[in-house]
Amino acid sequence: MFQKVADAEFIKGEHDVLKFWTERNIFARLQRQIAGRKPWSFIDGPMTANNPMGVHHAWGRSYKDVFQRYRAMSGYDLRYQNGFDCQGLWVEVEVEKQLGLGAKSQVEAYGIDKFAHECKKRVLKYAAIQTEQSIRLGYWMEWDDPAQLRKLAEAIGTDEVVSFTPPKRPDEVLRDKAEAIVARLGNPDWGGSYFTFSTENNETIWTFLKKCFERGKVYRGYDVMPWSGRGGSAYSQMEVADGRKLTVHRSAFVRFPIVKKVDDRTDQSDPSDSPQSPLTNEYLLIWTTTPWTLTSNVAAAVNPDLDYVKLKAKRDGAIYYFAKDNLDFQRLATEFKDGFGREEWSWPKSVPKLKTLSQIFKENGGFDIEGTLKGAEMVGWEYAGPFDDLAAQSAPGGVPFEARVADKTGVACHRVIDGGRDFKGSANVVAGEGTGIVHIAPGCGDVDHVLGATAGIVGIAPLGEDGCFLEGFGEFTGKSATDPATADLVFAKLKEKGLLLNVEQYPHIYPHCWRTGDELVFRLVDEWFINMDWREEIMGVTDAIRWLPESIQGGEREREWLTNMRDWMISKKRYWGLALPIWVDEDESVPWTDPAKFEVIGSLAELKQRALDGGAGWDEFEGHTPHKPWIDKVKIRSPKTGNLMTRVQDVGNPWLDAGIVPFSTLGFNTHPDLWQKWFPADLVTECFPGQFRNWFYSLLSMATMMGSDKSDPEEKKPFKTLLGHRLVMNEAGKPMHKSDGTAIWFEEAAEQIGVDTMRWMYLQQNPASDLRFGTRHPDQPVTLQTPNGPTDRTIDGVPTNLVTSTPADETRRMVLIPLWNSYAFFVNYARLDEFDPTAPLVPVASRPEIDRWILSNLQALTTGMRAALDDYNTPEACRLAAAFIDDLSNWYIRRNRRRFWRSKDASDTDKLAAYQTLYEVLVTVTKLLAPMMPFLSERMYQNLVRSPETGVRGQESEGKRQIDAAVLAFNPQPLTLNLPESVHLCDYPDADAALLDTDLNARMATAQVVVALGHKLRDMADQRVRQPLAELRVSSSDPAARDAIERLADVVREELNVKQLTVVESLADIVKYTYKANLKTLGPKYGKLLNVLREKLPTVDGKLLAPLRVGESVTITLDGHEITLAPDDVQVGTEQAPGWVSGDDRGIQLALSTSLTPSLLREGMARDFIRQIQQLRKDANLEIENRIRVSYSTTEPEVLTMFTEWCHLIQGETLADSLTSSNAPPEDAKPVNIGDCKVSVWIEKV
RNA sequence: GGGCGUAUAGCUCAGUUGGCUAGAGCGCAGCUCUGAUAAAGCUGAGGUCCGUGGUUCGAAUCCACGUACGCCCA
Repeated sequence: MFQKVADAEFIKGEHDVLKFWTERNIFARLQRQIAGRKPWSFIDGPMTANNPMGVHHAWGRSYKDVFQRYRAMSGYDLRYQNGFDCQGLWVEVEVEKQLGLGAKSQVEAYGIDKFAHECKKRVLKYAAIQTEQSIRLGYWMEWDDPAQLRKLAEAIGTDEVVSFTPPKRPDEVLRDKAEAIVARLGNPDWGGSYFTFSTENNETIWTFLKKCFERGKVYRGYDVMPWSGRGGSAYSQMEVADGRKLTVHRSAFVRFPIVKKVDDRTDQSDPSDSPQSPLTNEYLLIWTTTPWTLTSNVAAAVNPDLDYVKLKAKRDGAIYYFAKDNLDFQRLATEFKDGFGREEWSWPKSVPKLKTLSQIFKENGGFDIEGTLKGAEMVGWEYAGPFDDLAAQSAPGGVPFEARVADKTGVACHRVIDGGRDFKGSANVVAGEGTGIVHIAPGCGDVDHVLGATAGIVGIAPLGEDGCFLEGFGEFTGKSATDPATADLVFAKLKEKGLLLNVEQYPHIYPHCWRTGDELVFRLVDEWFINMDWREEIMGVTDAIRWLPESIQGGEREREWLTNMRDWMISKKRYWGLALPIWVDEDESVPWTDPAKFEVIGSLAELKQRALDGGAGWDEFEGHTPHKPWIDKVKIRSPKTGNLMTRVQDVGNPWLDAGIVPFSTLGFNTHPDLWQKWFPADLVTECFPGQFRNWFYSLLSMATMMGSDKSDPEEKKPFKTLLGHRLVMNEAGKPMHKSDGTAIWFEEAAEQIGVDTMRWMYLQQNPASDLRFGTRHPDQPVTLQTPNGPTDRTIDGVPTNLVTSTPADETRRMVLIPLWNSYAFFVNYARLDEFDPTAPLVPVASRPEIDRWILSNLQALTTGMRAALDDYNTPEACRLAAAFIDDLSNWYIRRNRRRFWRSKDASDTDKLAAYQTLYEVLVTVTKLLAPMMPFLSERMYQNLVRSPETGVRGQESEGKRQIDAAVLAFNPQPLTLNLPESVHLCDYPDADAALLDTDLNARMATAQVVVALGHKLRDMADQRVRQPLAELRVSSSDPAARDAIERLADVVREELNVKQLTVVESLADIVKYTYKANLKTLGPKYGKLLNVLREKLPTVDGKLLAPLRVGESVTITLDGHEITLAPDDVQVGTEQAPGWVSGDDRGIQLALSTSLTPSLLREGMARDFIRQIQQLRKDANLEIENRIRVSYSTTEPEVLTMFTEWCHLIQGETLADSLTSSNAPPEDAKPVNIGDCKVSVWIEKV
């Protein structure tokens, strides 16, 4: 027996289903059910286990779940492994905050071992939280028990022996120290989520790095990186982007005295100037926003193609050289007006508008232009640096010493160089903001560094790890680069030397440390790199992958990145992360050019062997994970020098951790058979912004290197298809921020919007565009009703707030509610009629056309859903499903309601057919929707399929909550029909070709067109639908359309409430036809004649064209041209005629009679009356099966006539035992309009 | 500065190989329907298809230039 269905209560229903899945262990049963089938391999991109989930995480996870559920229902085996990203600076930062450690040095004081333990604990804590949140999303993965993860977190760093039951071995209890267990989480024998801090993951990266080393790609190099003095760390570009702020710096125009004008290209002296004696009073004009870098100036760069002016200042007769365009250039003119691109970045009020250079010179006594020259002519000129008195400027080989320039000093390098071009061919030096002459400090800037290396000049790197000047910089030594006092000192010195032209306030967007808020500096650092000169190999692999959605051209984006990227910097001077397996011979007599200077170790086994075989420290390491500080104890001995080699202090880039996952988690080193089975992944799906140069990049390059022994990119590729999606925004399309309280936490959305609804929102969204999800109201706290009871705080203690979402409301209204109502309609009538789903089926062929139609549509839906999901096109799947639900609810059920209302009659096969049809449709739809809407489909399935079978009896009189719970609380009775216990254990439906009838679908579509047009005509004629009309005439030149309407005449008649429907050859007697040229078909045939045709065709005598309406061709003469028109070549329309309204749509012409007889009017009144009674029944909250007595009071004779004529129908329709006239209406009698007459009515329940 | 992309109704977006009456949903107004429906249906108002030029019988669509915005790179 079906359980009565009442209000949907979607969110509470989800809680019930979660409980049901857990209690009945449905997911584990699914795993058993699919084990051993052909694999469908999915690899999860690890999520940083560092914070609770927000709604933005749920988008990708919805895809992941949908495709996995779909494949499981479609006969595949799956791994269901979630991943957590566990290492790297993000975790360190949060742990630092947690421990109140402000700087790098404090971490060391705290103890790196304790710090590493805290990082592990934090990761486990948030892994547990994210696991719980994912479960709430209905995301089916082989989850670790969150309680066990928390227990492990607690025991990290202690010697306590912990018991642990892995997901794949529910009957075993392992006992070990927490660290030992944690190091092995997610291994193929245990199952559960993978953690990138696992020993297997780290060790597989060693495998990768060893391969790189063997191919000679690993090297140590210098680079200038954004650096945080307090953080003691270099920052990647991504991190820098996070911390950009509008900052006002003092920028300076500074002049460098020219010493010698030599043409570098010919190395010949310029004959116009004396080469021997130093020039006096001629200067290069440069400009900088970072005065401290002037201490380390080495060269000045120009653009050889640019025009430069020679300007003479009147005040002192000094000659200045700078780019001609800069003389009158309005610097930051747009920014002054419009700000710097963000609301909070408007021009600072305290900063005056910038002056042009000509203004500056005018204010200083005026100037004359003495000539212009090309930048090329200046290349090679020598000048005196602004701080040549500093010791560092005279250090041979630069600071730090570099052998390649051992014979040079900073001072000796001061000359004008060609600024060159970047890899795209754009000039590095351009006119505009500065002076067209760029001060180059190779130790202080990125471009400078590259340029310095190419130009063969020394570098001077002035700053230590703390961001302060090193020894050798005179008064500057010990001062912080970012301290304004340092800039003061620079300006004072320059003034002293007469080199300072002008200082101004200059606002710009400058990188800041996103942790401490301090300004970053550019600092020369030594780091480890992978030489990426094998990028072509990676591009080959890239091309072997399908990138979705196509519109974002992911493959090309990836290619572009691969083309432009620099060598991969894999090191970071921090504590918590992959231990780079690089051991270095620290003996300074071994030069870095010696290949034996360092070694990369490929595995722990290799390390152990090397350590025991002449090395040291293995004992101290053993029993720990290969992390700092423990791994650093291990030393190996250099086979060449016999020295002990020490591991580099650095940890690894976290993208190594994530990129190795297709190897580490699939057991490349440990379970080759598994790896063979599951590699490559069929699908990878992630939020794409940023990932082309992060995860996708690391996946592709690591897989390419791991597959070095193979030549075919197909064999190397780590995944076959990538599905990317964009970002979640608020409803206004703006980013949501944690800091201002607009970021929506996962549980806030889940418990206010509902997970089925959220999933649908994600799935129907075009993945190429941002999703406008909804809005969090930071000022409106709410209490959430979670599965674990009410709460007003998130897991991190943040108050939970109101979330509103128009798209969610729309989704619910358009999809979930109509589906639920269709289901409720069926169930509630099926209960009354005691419909038995196991009864013998009425053959489909003998069911009415509309039944065959919905079943045929169902097959089309099935085929379409499968195709869409196979193609990873969820928006298409959602569109199809929503369209079907609309057809089901607003056409099939609406059209067929009366078939369900008829009184019980065992021999009523038409009614049985209706039930069986609707039942079949609903059950199939629950399966089709199960992957996308797992909760609602489960509830429907349980009631539709499981309750008749198990015979659960609901308590109708009790609240709906108990009823739902009764459905979902499993019944221990044996399953008589052997139907799967959960919709998610079912097979995904296959279309039954025998039931698909595309002609029928087309016919019904035609009928729907006629009905829509008919409704429009009624509206035009001002005739309500309840008023029956005498006749509808339909005509079309298309025989298929005529046939469709004839066969579905009953549907159309009923829907439009007309007595008679006639399909006629012609409406000529009641309407006037109009004919218009169909440009699409006529254009190619007649070309320029088309305009004549277009204008004249409507004026041609209708009789000549009439045959077109019945599908015959016509030849006419227009402007002397003979023209043959096929039926397709004209569009036939209609115009009004008296007594009829007419219209046309898609080649079908309709005429609706509008003349009313008294008899028709009375029937309309009867329909009005029925409607009013039904409304009274509803207002009185009567059950649909309750019987009533109806009384009325009226003086209108026409109404009385109507009652005698129609009382039988009225009583039947309203379940009225009596229909009585009375002259004493009670007070609550309802005055209503019946046609044009007034009547009072009242009802009472029998 | 360079590359890529986008620009269509108040809002969010469709718009196929070019076809003239440019659509949908939401919102707004009116009407209708309702014995599952929190709905739904119909109608209406609302468009310089970013601008300019070109190709074509015909351009939202193709081409060129420009403008604005977004993303990536620098």
